[in-house]
Amino acid sequence: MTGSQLTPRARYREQTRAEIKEIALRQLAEGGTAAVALTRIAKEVGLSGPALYRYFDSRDALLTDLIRDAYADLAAAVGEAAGALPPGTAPRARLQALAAACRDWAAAQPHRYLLIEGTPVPGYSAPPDTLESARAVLGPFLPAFAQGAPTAAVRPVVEQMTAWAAGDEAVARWARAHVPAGAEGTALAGGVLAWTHLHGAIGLEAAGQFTGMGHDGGTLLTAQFDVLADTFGLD
Amino acid sequence: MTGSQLTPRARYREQTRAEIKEIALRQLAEGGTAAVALTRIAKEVGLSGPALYRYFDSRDALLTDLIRDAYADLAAAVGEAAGALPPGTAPRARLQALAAACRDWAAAQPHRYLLIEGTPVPGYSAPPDTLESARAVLGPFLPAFAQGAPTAAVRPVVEQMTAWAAGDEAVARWARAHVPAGAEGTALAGGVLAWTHLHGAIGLEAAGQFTGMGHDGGTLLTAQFDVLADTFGLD
DNA sequence: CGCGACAGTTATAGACTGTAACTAAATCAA
DNA sequence: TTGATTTAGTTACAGTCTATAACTGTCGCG
Repeated sequence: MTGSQLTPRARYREQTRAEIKEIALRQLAEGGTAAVALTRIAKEVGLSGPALYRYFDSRDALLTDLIRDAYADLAAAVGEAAGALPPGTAPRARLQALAAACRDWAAAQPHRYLLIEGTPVPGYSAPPDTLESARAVLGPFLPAFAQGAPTAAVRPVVEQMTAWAAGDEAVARWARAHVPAGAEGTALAGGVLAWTHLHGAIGLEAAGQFTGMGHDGGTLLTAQFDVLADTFGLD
Repeated sequence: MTGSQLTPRARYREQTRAEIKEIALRQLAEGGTAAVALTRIAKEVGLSGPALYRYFDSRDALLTDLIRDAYADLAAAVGEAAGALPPGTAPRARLQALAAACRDWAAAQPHRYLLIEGTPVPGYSAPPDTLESARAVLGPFLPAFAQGAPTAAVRPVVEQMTAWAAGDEAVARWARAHVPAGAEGTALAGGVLAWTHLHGAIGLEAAGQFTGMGHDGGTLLTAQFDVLADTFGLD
């Protein structure tokens, strides 16, 4: 576990940080981002107001940490789902499994999902490791598209993605970590489409916009990824 | 215009309300929802703090009003786009035109779009006229799907939607206002899928998650709706 | 013309973020 | 072991914000 072989002080510090985050998550679940208040957290921890600033620079820093955690957690869930697949799993089944993993994660803790996809302030900070986490989430989807033969409808996207990979070395490297050379454009296009589908279906569901409608998010997401698999000609 | 034949007092009142909302929108655009502060609005209008409560019951009421406006505005944009289509427009072209109208609207004022799709608090209020507005936005999409022959991938969704329409009279009426009887399930399925696609593509773009990627949202959305049209076998 | 509704005011309470200045305790080096 | 230093924690305070209360003019209708 984390925290072993640390100086006792550091260990205690980490423990307190964890406790703070735990309470913050509860407040988040109860009342959304706006309900996360340092003063109330402090009271609950048994500390007095300003003491929390020893553990987090600001309220924003705390929220950023929660976002980071959530992203990493989601990425882990997807990675785990990918790892659990038998070696020869067909691309379509792979997509469905990964998509379901995303949805399950989000459905189990909507507030954390909303935190991830949540509206940044117009002057967006965009922490750079978020980008990395997004890639970690999306990466396992890429191999499923490697052998794809996209229909005409999505070909413009494939072209733009090919150009993107050609121009951005980091992206190209990332893509090539998941698919053989030459398939970058297709894989990235699949990835972006998968991302958009996930965001659309899961986001609406997490925000509760589907309540009262006669369907569950699972059916919708499955259908979307089935269509996506069809579009890329996957088995 | 609104405000004619009102008592002068009511007219003045409406004017002040409009001015307040205008400033609120500017604050929203500059710093997100969190930046909308009644006190600062009051200062800018030339009023003193509590006076604003004569015009809006609370900060939340103001934001709700902004949401309502934005929704209505978007619905109007879509409706206008639908009205501008030549009578015999093919379903696919209709979908593309309406989707583009949505995207254009959102791209021109991302903060307002984010306000609409924005994270509600976990104890969601869900103002009932929002539902109506959502239907107004989505309604014009429905006729395009009326003659669709969906592929196997989305058939589960069609079935759930058919069942929904069968169980919910209001929904059935709404659907039948746009498509002939018997096509409700298909149309509703198309509508939900369109909604999800719009939310996915536009939402990510409005939140700035596509910045730095080598594609523009338009290409992506067009591709998605082309695929959707393919899926429903539309011309 | 007079009275009631309404716009607006100041004062105030309460929640929250964040800083400053200070105290006590734990850690570490010599 | 001791003494300096870092670190956890404190209280006090400034500032912003929402919201209510109590009060004062003023508009406009009957």
